[in-house]
Amino acid sequence: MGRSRGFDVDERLDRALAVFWRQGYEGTALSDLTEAMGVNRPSLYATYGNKQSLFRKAFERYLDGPAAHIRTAFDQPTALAVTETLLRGAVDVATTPEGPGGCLMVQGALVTGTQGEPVREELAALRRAAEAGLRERFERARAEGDLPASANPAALARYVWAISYGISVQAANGAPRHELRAMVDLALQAWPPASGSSP
Amino acid sequence: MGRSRGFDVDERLDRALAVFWRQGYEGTALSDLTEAMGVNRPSLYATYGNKQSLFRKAFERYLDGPAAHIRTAFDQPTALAVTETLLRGAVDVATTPEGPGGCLMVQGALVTGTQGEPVREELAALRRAAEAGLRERFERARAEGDLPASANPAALARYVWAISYGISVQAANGAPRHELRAMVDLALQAWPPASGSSP
DNA sequence: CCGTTTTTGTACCGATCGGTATTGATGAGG
DNA sequence: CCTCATCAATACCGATCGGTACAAAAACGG
Repeated sequence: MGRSRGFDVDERLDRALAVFWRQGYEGTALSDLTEAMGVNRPSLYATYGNKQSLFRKAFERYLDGPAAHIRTAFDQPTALAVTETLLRGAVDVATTPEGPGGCLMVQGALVTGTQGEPVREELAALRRAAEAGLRERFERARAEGDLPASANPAALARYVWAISYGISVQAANGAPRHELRAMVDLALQAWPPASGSSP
Repeated sequence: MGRSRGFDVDERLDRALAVFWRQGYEGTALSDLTEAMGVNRPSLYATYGNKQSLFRKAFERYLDGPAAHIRTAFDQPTALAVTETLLRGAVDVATTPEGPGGCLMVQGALVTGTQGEPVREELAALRRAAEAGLRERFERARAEGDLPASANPAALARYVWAISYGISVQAANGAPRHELRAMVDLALQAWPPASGSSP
């Protein structure tokens, strides 16, 4: 009972996501959010909690929407398919016309002052978890014979994520989609990079 | 004539660099700088100019010191040596014990609000210029027969920088030096990735 | 030793930061 | 139609932001 909300929670959350995506957590002011969302400050707090809480909700929505490839990649049948999904998905999300260029998991809070520190640490932990997940996936692939026994799953996972992060930074530089696609093709052509012996 | 300065300009600039490196441009407050540098605010302004100007000076010092490999890499005799210098140098600077993990060219201002926008654009332009420089270096290498005629210098340059950026992000995640070295070895083992035909 | 120039320290500037108290408008349930 | 819970809007909170005015202190040239 009582008065009903005058806006759609998820739709306005998408607008908040767009602002965080473009400006990062620390670079986004409350006034930026209220203006972009069309939601007054007290309504924003009542609906989404404080700035940190709002960011978390927007980030969840990011993982469920634009960056869904991150979660689905691990289910691909082969290590190559996993890698392809991850890298091609990274290019698509980092160069999507709706987005500002780049990936929120990287740009959201790569470095911060004291105020944004919890968010920075949260995102860093998420990236570490994603790297660990990929390493485990590659370990499984090696056990299944999908990757050669000489493969180094940990190094391979770091390698794939490094390229993914690099795509995000380059998209922030304004790199066009087709050039990043060509770069990914290049990286995939040498798959899997042998890793038994070191030079 | 007149009273002489009570501190060493370059030494205090190094301390400013450390703060910008750890917290980024926008995440760094004037009070953080004055505290870390041991220089009062008016002296800071008289010596280095405003916050933007101080960042620029600190960044110059970064390029001349910790990140000197970026400038020297291009002078290496072969494309492989250029790439090795770039990537191994990136690992070293991103995991240097004095630094906070990562590269200032990436972390300094990857995304910003309106206040940090000029610095963000400046760093982005610098990264674009560095990518263009590497592409030209690879074009020369191809002309000299150092790279196969089928090589794609532009994609190759993006690829190398992507890994370099990825190193920076992973160092910010806390990745240890030896693991990043193993990852670079992995990437270099497939050098040069063939790029004539696309799948 | 003195006068001048520069540096230093304190104290302050308006603007903006994230966050909230309060009041008036609104609409669902009875 | 009335009641009451909920939402919306203005206005405000202390703290901090980047940047500066001003006066005391210090060290150079003479």
